[in-house]
Amino acid sequence: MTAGFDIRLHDTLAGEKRLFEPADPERVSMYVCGPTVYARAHIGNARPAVVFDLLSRLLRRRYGADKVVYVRNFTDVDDKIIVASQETGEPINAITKRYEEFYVQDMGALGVLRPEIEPRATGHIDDMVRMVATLIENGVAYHHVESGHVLFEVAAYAGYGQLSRVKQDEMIAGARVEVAPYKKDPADFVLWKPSAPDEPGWESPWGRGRPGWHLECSAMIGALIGPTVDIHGGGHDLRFPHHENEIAQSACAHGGAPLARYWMHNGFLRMGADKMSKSLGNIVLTHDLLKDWRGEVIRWALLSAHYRQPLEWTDELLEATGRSYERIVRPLIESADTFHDVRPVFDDALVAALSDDLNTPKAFAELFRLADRLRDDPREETYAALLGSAQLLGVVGDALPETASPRPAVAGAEAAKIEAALTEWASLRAAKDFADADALRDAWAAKGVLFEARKDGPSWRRG
RNA sequence: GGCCACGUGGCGGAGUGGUGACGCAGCGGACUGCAAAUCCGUGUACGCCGGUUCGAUUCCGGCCGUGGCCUCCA
Repeated sequence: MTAGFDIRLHDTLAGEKRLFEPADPERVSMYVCGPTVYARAHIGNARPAVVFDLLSRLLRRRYGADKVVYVRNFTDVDDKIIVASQETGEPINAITKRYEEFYVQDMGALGVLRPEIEPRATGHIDDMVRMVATLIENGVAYHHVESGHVLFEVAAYAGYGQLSRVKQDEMIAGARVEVAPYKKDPADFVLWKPSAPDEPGWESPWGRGRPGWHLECSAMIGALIGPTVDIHGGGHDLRFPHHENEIAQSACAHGGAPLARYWMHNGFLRMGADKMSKSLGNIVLTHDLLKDWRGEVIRWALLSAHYRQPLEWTDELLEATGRSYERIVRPLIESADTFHDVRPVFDDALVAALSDDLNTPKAFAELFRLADRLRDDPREETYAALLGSAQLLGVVGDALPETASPRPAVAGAEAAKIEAALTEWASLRAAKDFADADALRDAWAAKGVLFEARKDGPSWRRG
């Protein structure tokens, strides 16, 4: 398929699916709220990373790889980080640097490509200070001198509440927030807060302090993309108050220009009946999952439900996805010799499914359809479509894996032991010593290594 | 309490005004020393109650249920 196909996206602000039209097809922009770097990413954190990675791939396909600017930030100034530093005694920049690297590593294992720009909040303090000054000038923010806070005055922005569909009076009535004494109104939120001497801080017209969380994204979008970004994404929980506040700040700082043309929010992962949370102790780290499953399998599992739907995260899901992975990757590997010079192509039906608000379940169905077609009629064009589709979805990297196993490759030493046992198993079977052969097979099966007598010789896999 | 989303077969999960994808599991068969893998075949579903319609799972209304947000949170 050549460029020119339509992409439709569900816009949270409009509350409906809309035809995607970037302001400038030569520079298509997307901003996604990234991680606060003080802990390793759990699997719930990985969902938006994977979902918007897929969208960025689709956008590059549609508008050209060099026409897309995808920005995903690192929040490296935050009270949670300060607390972590105080508890461990480790310097803040050491903490943020380490978890930033972990994040890139973990997400990379899930096939998440690096965005074009990955700004750090601390790299844009000047932009934030300027934005606060502008907001004060424009009469929508105020400096509470005694406390050193600068606050955004929600009542000054008539459009407040559009994204979350909350009327201001109702919001205040339902709020369970204790009202800080420096606020004119309970709904007002912090743009700039004072820092104690032992806290990170920057000089500003309002004294030494640091930015409020909501301000960071607005300032970075303004500095790196401009007043209006085409797509702004993030988790559904960010819709209020984070994104609502971003909208208000940016509009008021940019003469009313809307912050984003399209708002996208991914649904949550659930652990059984519960949400994943530290207090429940049911956090599943991406890093730990990667010990048992290939990143591609985890990615596939995350994409197995539509991105706006809640997704229940279970072992069964991973096991089922592992089998699906084998079904697609095995034929690719087995036909690789036959079609060794084939260049991957994009499959129309698959691209159409993804273009319809990232309908990944439908896209995976198409993947199976292609695999079946390849089996029934092994043609080069089908192979190319299957390979290209798997790559677009990110369940296969640029290079095919060694085996179709959904488990990670084992280390050299263990692999050598397994190979030796496998050879012995094959000779026992050849000698029709089935009792010993079965005993050997069972022994390895107990360790999670399954021996198989395939037509092309004995092989093994993790199970 | 307010707002939002959602209720499809054993499970996951698309889709549609009129013969209900796809995957996993199950079952039967082929293959196999036995398995595994693979292949062939196979079934029960649209929360409840009304309305619109020749006809609704699909549109409208109500109800029930579930989840999320309203507070740091992907």
